[in-house]
Amino acid sequence: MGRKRIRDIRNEELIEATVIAVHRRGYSVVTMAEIAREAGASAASINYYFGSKEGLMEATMRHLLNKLKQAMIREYATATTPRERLYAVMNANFDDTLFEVAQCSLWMQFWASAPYSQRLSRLHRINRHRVRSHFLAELRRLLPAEGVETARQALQCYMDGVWLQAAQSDGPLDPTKARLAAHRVVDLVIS
Amino acid sequence: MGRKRIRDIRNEELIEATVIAVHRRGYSVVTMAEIAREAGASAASINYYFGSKEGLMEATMRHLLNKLKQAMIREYATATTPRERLYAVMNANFDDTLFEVAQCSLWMQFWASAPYSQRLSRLHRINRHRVRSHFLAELRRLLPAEGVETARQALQCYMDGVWLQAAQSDGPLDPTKARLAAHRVVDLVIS
Amino acid sequence: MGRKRIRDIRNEELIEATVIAVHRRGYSVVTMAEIAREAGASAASINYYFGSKEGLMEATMRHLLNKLKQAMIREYATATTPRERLYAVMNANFDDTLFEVAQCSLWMQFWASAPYSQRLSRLHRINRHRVRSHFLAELRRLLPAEGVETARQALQCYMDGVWLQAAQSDGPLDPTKARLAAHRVVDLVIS
Amino acid sequence: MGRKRIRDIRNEELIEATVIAVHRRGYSVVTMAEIAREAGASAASINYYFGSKEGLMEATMRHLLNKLKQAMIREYATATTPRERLYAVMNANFDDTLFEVAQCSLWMQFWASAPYSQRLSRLHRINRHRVRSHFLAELRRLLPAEGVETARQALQCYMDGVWLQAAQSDGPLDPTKARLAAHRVVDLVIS
DNA sequence: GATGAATGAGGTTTCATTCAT
DNA sequence: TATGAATGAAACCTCATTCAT
Repeated sequence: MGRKRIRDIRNEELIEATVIAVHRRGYSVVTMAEIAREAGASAASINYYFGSKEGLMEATMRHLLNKLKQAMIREYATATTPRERLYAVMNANFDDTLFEVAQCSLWMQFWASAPYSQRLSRLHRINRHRVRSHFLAELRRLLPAEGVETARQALQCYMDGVWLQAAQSDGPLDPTKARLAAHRVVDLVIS
Repeated sequence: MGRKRIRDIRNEELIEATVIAVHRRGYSVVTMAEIAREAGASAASINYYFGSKEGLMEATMRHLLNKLKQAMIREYATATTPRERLYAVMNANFDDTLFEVAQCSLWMQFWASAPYSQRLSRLHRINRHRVRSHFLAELRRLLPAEGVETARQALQCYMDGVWLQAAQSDGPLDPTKARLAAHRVVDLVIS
Repeated sequence: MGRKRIRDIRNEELIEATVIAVHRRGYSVVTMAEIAREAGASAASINYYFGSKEGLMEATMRHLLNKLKQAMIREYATATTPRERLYAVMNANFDDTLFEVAQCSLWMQFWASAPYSQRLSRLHRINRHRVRSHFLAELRRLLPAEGVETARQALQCYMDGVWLQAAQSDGPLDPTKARLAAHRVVDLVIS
Repeated sequence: MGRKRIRDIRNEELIEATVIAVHRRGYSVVTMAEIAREAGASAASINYYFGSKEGLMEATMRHLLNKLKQAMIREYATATTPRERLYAVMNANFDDTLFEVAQCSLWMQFWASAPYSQRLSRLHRINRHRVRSHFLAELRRLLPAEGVETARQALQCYMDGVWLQAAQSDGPLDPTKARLAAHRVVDLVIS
């Protein structure tokens, strides 16, 4: 267990350093050495833990996706009506632990890299599919069949677009405001 | 003028090759040599025409932004009501000449690179500002003041989100369908 | 002594793993980790036992040279005439315990590395000298003085050449056949 | 033609530098930078010409093998009897242009590397086969069928063994002496 | 005795860019 | 205008080795 612990701690440290460093310099520009420096480690040790730069990026995205999943579970726990559950999806995506410039930046880099990396592409597909399912499930209960797909696309694209904008932001973000705005968009979409 | 002409022709060829090559390989991965090969030229000649890789990317984005501007002018020419003009913005963004996987892909790479390049960042800001103004101008005539910003963000983020998704698409896109869907989102937003 | 015993056992295991791993991957390509894995140990423990990669290689060669020496002693025990003793040298070199692809392979790598490593170079010189002496001692009794050196070189080079070829072999070797062929070459050389 | 010329000149220069540098440091130890320095070029330019370190080694061996072929043709031109042609093979292998420490050294490294590189292995097989054919063709005219294979192996292994020894030599070699010694071995083998 | 963890050192390779032609 | 030739710079990654446990 002690052994497992060290690995996990180091993993987390390196991943956090990755988020910061990638945000600051851009994924394709940032070097292993920079990330390592950020984590107070050596470039070699990143390879020791993650095998390669791509492996590190994958692990980092997995980490963020996991955070999203946790937020989702948390939010769903108290949502009872379809509308509340739509709110819940938005709340999770714009959760305090996630909706932060550095992470949005990473997310965007992830989107841009996904089509060129099998490993990232897979993660991307899975996540996108999950969000889609959540939206569809609730919208079907609220709207006539022919309106569901338009609404879903409106919501999902909105969400992506917000992240995209957030990644370009100079100052810190306001997750509370983002959630409220998202609620209003939800209201708009389900009339 | 003959000289100017040749230069323009070459520029266009190189830019088209860039769109294709960047789409195929990713901006940060594609090499000058690959782009050159795609254009049937040499890497050295790209530098001759555009000064550097960044210069080429900038020129390419300028080219796409210009196409967008043209489409905008075209669409606005026949739009008379605010709603029609909102449709017009959407129509321009999802114009047949623009809404195509390779170009969406480039657009996404552009977004991802912008924060790390002054030259790209500037282009990005200008374009974003223009679209924002167009939306605001029309929405102000249609909605009460307190609803304008939410609506604008809903629309603009939707638009960005659609491009983002399109960039990940495997098959060819359907611009007509995209425009119709966008109209429906406009309708939704302005009630 | 118990301590000594464990150390010896471990040494032997690691050396055997070295022969296999070097044969499979090549001396300059094989890594400590690969050798360790082959032995079911860790790379760190090899350093514990042999100090360094070069130390391991040296120990391994010492081991093979020792096997050769043993075979020599064994063969000489029953050889009485000069011709028989020449046969004995050949028999020892192509002994069942030595003339095997993996070991020939190692031998060749040893030759190739020797000029660039003091420690290996020393081993190489000593062994070569010993074989040379054995040959000369017997040939002097069989041939006129002016023919001795030619004969010796013919025999010794033949022997080296056979090992070289054996190292390139795909299938298993036939030591019996190799010994017979060598006898015939001896016969040829001493008329 | 001018274009072709520059490439060829550079190729030759780089190959010569390779022979020297590999001899001095060993193939697996020598760096591209060292070879480049020896040639008065940059490491990058070696890759420009040969694609990779392995590509350079292959080209270098091809060059040596070609020299051998030329020597063979030259020697065969004046050889009329079977015995003379056997001499010719030996003369070619120990030709003044080939039998030199640095080249023998390279040859040995080549032998040692061949089993681990498809490209080198192929070259090795082809060369070995050619020499074998030459020997067999002549020996069949001189010896009873059952003695041919032994003789061929004696000669070919002798040749390889001489190169092997030469590679370990400290001082310069004496090709004339080597050829004479080889003739005597030929005489010995064909009685 | 044994090994995960960690790293310094260093090599190959890639690539944008320059320049002579 | 166009491009082979050439290279400096730098990144990723590998690996032998060390050390605390």
